[in-house]
Amino acid sequence: MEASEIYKCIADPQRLRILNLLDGGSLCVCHLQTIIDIPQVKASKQLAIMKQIGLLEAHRQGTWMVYSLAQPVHGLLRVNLDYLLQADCSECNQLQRDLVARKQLIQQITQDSPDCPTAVCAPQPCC
Amino acid sequence: MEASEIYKCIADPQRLRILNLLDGGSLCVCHLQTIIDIPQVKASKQLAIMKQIGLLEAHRQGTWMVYSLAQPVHGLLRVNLDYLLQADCSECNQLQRDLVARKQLIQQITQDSPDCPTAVCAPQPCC
DNA sequence: CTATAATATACCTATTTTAGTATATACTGT
DNA sequence: ACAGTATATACTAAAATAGGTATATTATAG
Repeated sequence: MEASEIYKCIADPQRLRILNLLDGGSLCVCHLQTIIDIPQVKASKQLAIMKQIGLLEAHRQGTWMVYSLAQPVHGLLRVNLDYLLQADCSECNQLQRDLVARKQLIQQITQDSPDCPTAVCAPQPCC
Repeated sequence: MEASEIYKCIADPQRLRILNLLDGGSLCVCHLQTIIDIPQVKASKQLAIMKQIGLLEAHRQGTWMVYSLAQPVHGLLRVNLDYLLQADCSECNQLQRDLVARKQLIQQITQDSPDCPTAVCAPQPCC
């Protein structure tokens, strides 16, 4: 994986937000859509781009596609996510807010259906 | 300066090479041209882009324009240059080779005209 | 004032990226 | 087999980026 490919990914704020969110754990497309507030097509395309270059992995769970960061996380991505989360800039703050939103969304999901706790994207009741 | 602006800069291999070279100290356009082997227009444009967003500074010295990294170097850029120099990938190796080429070029310049040692772009004999 | 060197800008074209709409696919429940 | 949900892909128009040629600018040397 070329460094410039990774940079092109994180140069797009939406893609960066997705990567940051997935760094906290797998999420399905609909959750990403919800948190970032983008149309379905856009989310799907961005995910496809990053999966293509090997930054993301996906597996199907029922009708959901669950995306996650390809492991081990590429060092270059690691370094940048870590940096941005401790820095102070508008985009960085957004990343932090996203993690909060992520936590809230998951709490809400697990409350609504206590039977799908760890796997955010367990079948059915979650979305 | 937005993070995404910086990423867009370093997502371009040529711009990344320029930033890496300048991290070693100021250089004038012609030296960058020589080391990276790009046409004058291209060099000038790339430099203009990065100066525009505040990543680079420039001052004139005779007919030369001497470019340098804006100080203090932005943390995000710092982190990435440091990472890439110690990593092992095709683009990273290129950055290392560039630093060698830089050193050689400067040696050659200072040999040809021992009167312009520290300032790589001292007037006249250097280019 | 003229010629020349180094660099910047204008302008045009080709290419790539983005964004949106519509449609297709994959799976689930009935 | 049918309807519905989640996601992906095709297609198209618009916007941004890159690359090249020609020309302009700035400064120096004679």
